[in-house]
Amino acid sequence: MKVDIKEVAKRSGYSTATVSRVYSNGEAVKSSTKQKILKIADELNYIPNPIARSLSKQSTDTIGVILPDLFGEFFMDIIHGIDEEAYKQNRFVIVSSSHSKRNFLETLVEFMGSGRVDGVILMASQIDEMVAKIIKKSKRPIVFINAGDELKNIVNFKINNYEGAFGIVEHLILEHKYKKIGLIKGPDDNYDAIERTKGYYKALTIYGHNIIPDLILPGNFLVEGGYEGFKKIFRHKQRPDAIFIANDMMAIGAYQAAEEMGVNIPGDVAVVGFDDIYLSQFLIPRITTVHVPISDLGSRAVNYLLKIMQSKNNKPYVEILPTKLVVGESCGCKKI
Amino acid sequence: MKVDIKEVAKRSGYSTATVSRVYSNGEAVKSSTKQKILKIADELNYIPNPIARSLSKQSTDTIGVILPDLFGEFFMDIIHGIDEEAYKQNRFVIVSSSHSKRNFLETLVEFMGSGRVDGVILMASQIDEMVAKIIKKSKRPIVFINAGDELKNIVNFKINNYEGAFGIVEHLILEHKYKKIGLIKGPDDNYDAIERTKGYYKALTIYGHNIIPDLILPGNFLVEGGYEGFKKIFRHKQRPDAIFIANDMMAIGAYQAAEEMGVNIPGDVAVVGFDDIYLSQFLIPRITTVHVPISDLGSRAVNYLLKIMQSKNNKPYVEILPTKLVVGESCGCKKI
DNA sequence: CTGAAAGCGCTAACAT
DNA sequence: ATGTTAGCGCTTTCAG
Repeated sequence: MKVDIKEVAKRSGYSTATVSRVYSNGEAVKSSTKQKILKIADELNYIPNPIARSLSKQSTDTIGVILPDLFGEFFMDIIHGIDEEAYKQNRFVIVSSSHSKRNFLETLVEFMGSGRVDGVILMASQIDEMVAKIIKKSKRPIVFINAGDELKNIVNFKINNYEGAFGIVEHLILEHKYKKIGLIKGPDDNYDAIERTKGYYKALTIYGHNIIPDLILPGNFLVEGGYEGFKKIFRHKQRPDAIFIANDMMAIGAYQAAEEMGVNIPGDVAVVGFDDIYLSQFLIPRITTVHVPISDLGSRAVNYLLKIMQSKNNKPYVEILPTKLVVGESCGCKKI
Repeated sequence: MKVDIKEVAKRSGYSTATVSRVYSNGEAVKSSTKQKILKIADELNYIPNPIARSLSKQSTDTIGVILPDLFGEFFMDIIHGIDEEAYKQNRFVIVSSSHSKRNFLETLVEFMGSGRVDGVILMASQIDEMVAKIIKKSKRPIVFINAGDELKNIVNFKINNYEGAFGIVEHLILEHKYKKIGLIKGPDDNYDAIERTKGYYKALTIYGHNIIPDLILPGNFLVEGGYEGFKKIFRHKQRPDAIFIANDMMAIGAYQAAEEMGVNIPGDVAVVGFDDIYLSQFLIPRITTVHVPISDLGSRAVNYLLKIMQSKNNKPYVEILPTKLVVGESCGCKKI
């Protein structure tokens, strides 16, 4: 049996307007009538239809989230942060991972151009003009996560990869006096990776170290990349006394390679990573790495998005969340 | 500027009905008029409003997914499977993790009782009568993931934990002739855990092994649980020659404990796990475990849900996905 | 504090 | 093949 607002109105003897007011927030309804209506509604098992409400109010209480292909604990953390904050603020979350470029754009258009969501959170590996155009046309607010500098005048929440990388390399230099510090990089087209590389260069430069090209190897952020990078870096006459590996996933590969090669960490070579992923705590020796507040990234993005929606503020805004050095023993520090 | 179906109709010289038909699937529209309308629509940047469409069609092209507190790679995989299948079938996915019991029920009511989604996928640690009642009242189809046997006559997709556990313990018995096989269990109120324990008992029983209570320890599916369980199991005079650890997470803890205690795996004691989580491949020695098709669980659930929605079929259905033994060296098998 | 009625933007009979 | 029109279920002026 269909039970809509009319039914409740009829049975309670009030108008639909009054029933509606009962379910809207601070509307003026006499407390006694409110009770009556609520009672009837409960008996009838009435729940306001959110779609009808959305159509009428022109807002859906829903935010759209677009992520790169959903995988790994990074995305888990992001979703976790987003979901948590959205729940606190009584919003629903539609997630979509971009399985392909085409799908990505379609989804973006759908979210930005239609009434399905009130706002969107977008994390994409690369933002091109196509995206820029879509966004320009749209009336929905959007906040980016970890976007690079391609787009100007956007709202963007990101991680301070640069500082994090600088800090951990600085640690190797200042605390341990390592002279020959190698680097296994991330993908060349990855914004995070690029920033981390910059931080590495900066630290070496500032402290007067030479850049030794033989000690700088390409990588891919995957376990295998770290494995191969680690093996390769020892093939040169120049041997590193420490290696900054651009993420923990690759560091795991490096640990494996070290084990196979009989290389002791940190005895023969110090190793540090980046990300402080969950697995990292199980590496022996405990890896020195950079903690990245991923979950925060999600929750703050949601929080800010909702703020924009309320205030209709449209100003560009960038927030760069700080990272934190996590000291283990892989860098040569002693266990305490 | 607001651009709705009326606007497109007016500018193209056709009625809203015809414009609507252009956007509905196989409706009869002359190809030439379709082109004209599409052209105008494109110029105007028109996108049909999905909310209005939903209200009119009484369906949203969206499915709701409720998961236990979002965490760990298990949930990542589930979401991945769900998202992928939903995308293929042109559906949107609203996710909600149940941060609390109250939130869980609220969300369930919202999804089941209102028009926000067309169907729901539910995974919950425990299904009580409250849940049963909500579901009974609702008209939306629902499919469960990994539900226990509390509810009868539901659609349920689950993992064959029982067989998986039986198989891996059988492997220890048949291939390795271990006599004293210990168990570190999962939480007592966890359905998966219970099934795995059953499989363990069954294997011992069938092959005429004695159940040795000292070798059966409680656990919690967390790293720490495995760590402590492993240490504890060696405190008894009865020493196991093999241990079945009810999930890989705990196995990681056990590896750590073994390292600290100077216990060699599998030399001093064989160890096997369950789940085949991503991390497992990095354990040395490679752990023997049971692969669980989690992502499939998600995609099949979605697929079946959509099937139900189309056919309006309402029959109970249970699908139990098989697991697969993954042989490493931790059980005593040789590397090949 | 409550009611009447005009939408919100689209779909789906029913006509033509 | 296309147009007319009555909803879909709720919100929100505008009156009273």
